[in-house]
Amino acid sequence: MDEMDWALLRELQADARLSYSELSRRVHLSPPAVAERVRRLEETGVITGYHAHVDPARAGRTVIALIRMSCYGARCILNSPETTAWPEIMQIHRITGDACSMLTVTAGSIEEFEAVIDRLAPYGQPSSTMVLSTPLGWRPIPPPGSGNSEPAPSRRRR
Amino acid sequence: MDEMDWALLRELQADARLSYSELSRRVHLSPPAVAERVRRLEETGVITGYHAHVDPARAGRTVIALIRMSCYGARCILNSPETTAWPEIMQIHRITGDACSMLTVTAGSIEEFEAVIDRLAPYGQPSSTMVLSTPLGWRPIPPPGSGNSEPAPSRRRR
DNA sequence: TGTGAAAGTCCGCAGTA
DNA sequence: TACTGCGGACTTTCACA
Repeated sequence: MDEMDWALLRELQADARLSYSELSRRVHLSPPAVAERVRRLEETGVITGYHAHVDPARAGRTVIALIRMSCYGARCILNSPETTAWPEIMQIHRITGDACSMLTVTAGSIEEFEAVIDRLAPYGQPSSTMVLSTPLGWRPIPPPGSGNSEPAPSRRRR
Repeated sequence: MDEMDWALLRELQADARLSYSELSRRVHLSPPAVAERVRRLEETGVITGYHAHVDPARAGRTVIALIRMSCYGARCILNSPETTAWPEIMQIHRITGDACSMLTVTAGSIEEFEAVIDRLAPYGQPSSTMVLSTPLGWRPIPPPGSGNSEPAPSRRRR
């Protein structure tokens, strides 16, 4: 993972459809060299995939919610692989705290959303929060060291 | 948004780097027709972008957290556009409930994460939950009607 | 909206520094 | 690991239905 790899990651995170030739121009490397490096980033699992992002609202998914699941012991949603196939469940995070997981769910209507809740209920207690808007939906991962190293204003603790 | 558009969305969500020729083979349409439809999906905002997905851990972001922000009145993080440029903040959702927003944050270390918390504190009270793992990190949006219409087991309410 | 043909570009595979 | 060169495939544009 040298600087060249990070340059390729930066470009491909911003636009996954860039051709190898265009990439080669942007990072100042020959096309075959670019292709080889990208192939290795894929094989080593740094790049997990290339995805077109779709606006949920324009795709008919107007209802978006975050759901904390407090599961009933072993009957945890994390032990129930079938739930990862439900099309309404967009993300599942296993988390610390009194809940065991946090889901991101989208639905086409409140009725459909209600049905998802009902389908989730056997696994545990779902606690829903509606998403009103998403000011920031996605962000590329920058190379380390480009971190926001400004001094924190005052380190207030409470 | 006919069936053909959904077929293209399905393919491009699964692999954003497919060529127009390959797409044309999969949906049984000529390459120029595919290009034209994809261009319109982009222009109408259905497709918001094409992004390479990067494994945060392999990119040095080993710490992932969800942070609920309870902001101090007008000094809300939602009114502070500068925060959307912080590289550690991956997502910002405005939500219902007693908190005003939910952030997804990644950091390279606990120290860096602590610094993010400190930097967030002036905007409001941050409440952090660590992400232990992400069994489902992303899912394509399928066409409507492909919904999981199995009967909810019992509609249990509580 | 869709197709078909032409020009320019790009990709993948060699061989080599 | 990276560069050059070549054959074949691809993208793009245009005229036209």
